[in-house]
Amino acid sequence: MPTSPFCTLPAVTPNRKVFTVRPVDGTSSLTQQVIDSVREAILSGELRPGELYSVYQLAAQLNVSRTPVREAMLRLAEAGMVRFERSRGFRVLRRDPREIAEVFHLRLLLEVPAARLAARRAGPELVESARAELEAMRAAAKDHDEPRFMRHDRAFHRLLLTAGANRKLVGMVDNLRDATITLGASTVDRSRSLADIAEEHEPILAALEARDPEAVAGAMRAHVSHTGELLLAQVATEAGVAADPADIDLLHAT
Amino acid sequence: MPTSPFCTLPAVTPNRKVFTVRPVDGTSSLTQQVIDSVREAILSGELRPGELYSVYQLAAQLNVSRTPVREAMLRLAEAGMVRFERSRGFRVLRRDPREIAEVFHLRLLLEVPAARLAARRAGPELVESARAELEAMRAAAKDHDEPRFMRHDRAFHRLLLTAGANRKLVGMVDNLRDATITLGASTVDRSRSLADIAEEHEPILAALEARDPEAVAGAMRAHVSHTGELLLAQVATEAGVAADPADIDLLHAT
DNA sequence: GCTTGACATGCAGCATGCTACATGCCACCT
DNA sequence: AGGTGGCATGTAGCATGCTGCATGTCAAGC
Repeated sequence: MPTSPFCTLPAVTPNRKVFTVRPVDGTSSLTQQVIDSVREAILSGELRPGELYSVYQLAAQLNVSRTPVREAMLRLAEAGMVRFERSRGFRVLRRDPREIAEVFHLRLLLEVPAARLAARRAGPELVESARAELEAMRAAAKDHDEPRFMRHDRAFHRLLLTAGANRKLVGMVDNLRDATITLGASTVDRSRSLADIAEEHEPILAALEARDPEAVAGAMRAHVSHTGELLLAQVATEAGVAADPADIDLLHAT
Repeated sequence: MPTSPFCTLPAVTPNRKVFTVRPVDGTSSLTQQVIDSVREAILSGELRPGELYSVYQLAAQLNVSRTPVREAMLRLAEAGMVRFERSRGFRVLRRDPREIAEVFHLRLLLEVPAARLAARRAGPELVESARAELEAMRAAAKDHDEPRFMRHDRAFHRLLLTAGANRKLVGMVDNLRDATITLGASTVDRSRSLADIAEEHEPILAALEARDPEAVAGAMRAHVSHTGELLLAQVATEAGVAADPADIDLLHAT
């Protein structure tokens, strides 16, 4: 028996009226929908860490067959959000501050050199695009439109990454950003406002315009590192403890 | 119609005598077996890049049902080895030198700082284990036992990574190493012998024993960078062209 | 000959039936 | 009462049937 007999998860488009196969008809595949739905459910607390769930149960709740649910959970398991336990079901894993520290450590290792590289190769059009994104961030901040802000924030970072000319790296950082979101961690309106975050990007852009790779790297390091610190402190506070010094170390390790 | 009506892939354990489900009985899951099998088939050239294949066809050849094959291909698609094309099948992607450059660029960005961190935190037991792995590599080199050599090579690097204290990083580098193998790229016996490779690790270990983090980082950089250069040159030669300077740049970018 | 449209072919994605297995529970024995 | 074995329950993993879609092909019309 499920924990709750009828907790309606974020709700995948109800199918099953007709045989319904629509791999591409506007919406994405069922598997992808289930992934998104479960992600949200974990964030919203509807699926609780430590609890056992089953593919059967989830499929019933989402009103889809077990196959897409199974595939979705396998992918989430690969991403480390969930762990299958033989013949018992799967368990939503508990996220800990260490994980945040690790994610930001990795982002430092990848984004800082990528930013430096980008600065070396930067043409005027890169600078221009980056400025456009920053302006868009400021506008979104003024409107308190967090989703739009996040889109442009990501776009800004992605521009620098792409200019660094390593496609695999771009994909990895994208995954790391996803992981952060999935960790349920946002500094917005707790540690700092959207406007604050936007302004943290100004030094990066300024250094980029000055064609100073070391300055760009330094500014990027400061920004990412700062975000990581805030997040770490915030999560630790929520857990009612001080942040582990070892985790903080990771954010300053070269 | 398949390319060849009866090309026997590396051969997943033939099931289907009885209903057979053995998720854990000694061997791994069918999905995992299919993944391994397809990887090998791509390496051996049995599955050719550019060619279209289908889940149906592969399932028949491997003598398993479509489900595990489908799951396997989805995971390989995620890893970028293969791409699904709507209603047509999936295509084995062509690997290019750029990809090798990107993988080694990433390994530099991750392994060098991790090695530095490891050196800072190194206790005597780390040094001891590392030396043991290096000795095992030398022994395997003497026996010309490449698989055993590779195991210890990987173990050596993994020791340093683990000491760097970022679990996510360890996993990422592991994936990058897998990617290298999957690229079909090995410098063994073409650019250098097993013994040569083993000796490249000596400076790293020496610096580790001297507790000199910068020297460890430098030695690691030299080793990974050197491997990348050889691989790049080798692949380029096979393709009959000189290596792209931009790719070489990536291996020296800070 | 060239264009165009119906049909055949083959595909991925989803639904669902089935088996072996792990675990918890309860009755039965000591 | 406490310990133990058998059984009910629920699970993941695999097999397989089914549908709608994309593309290639071939024939009919221009």
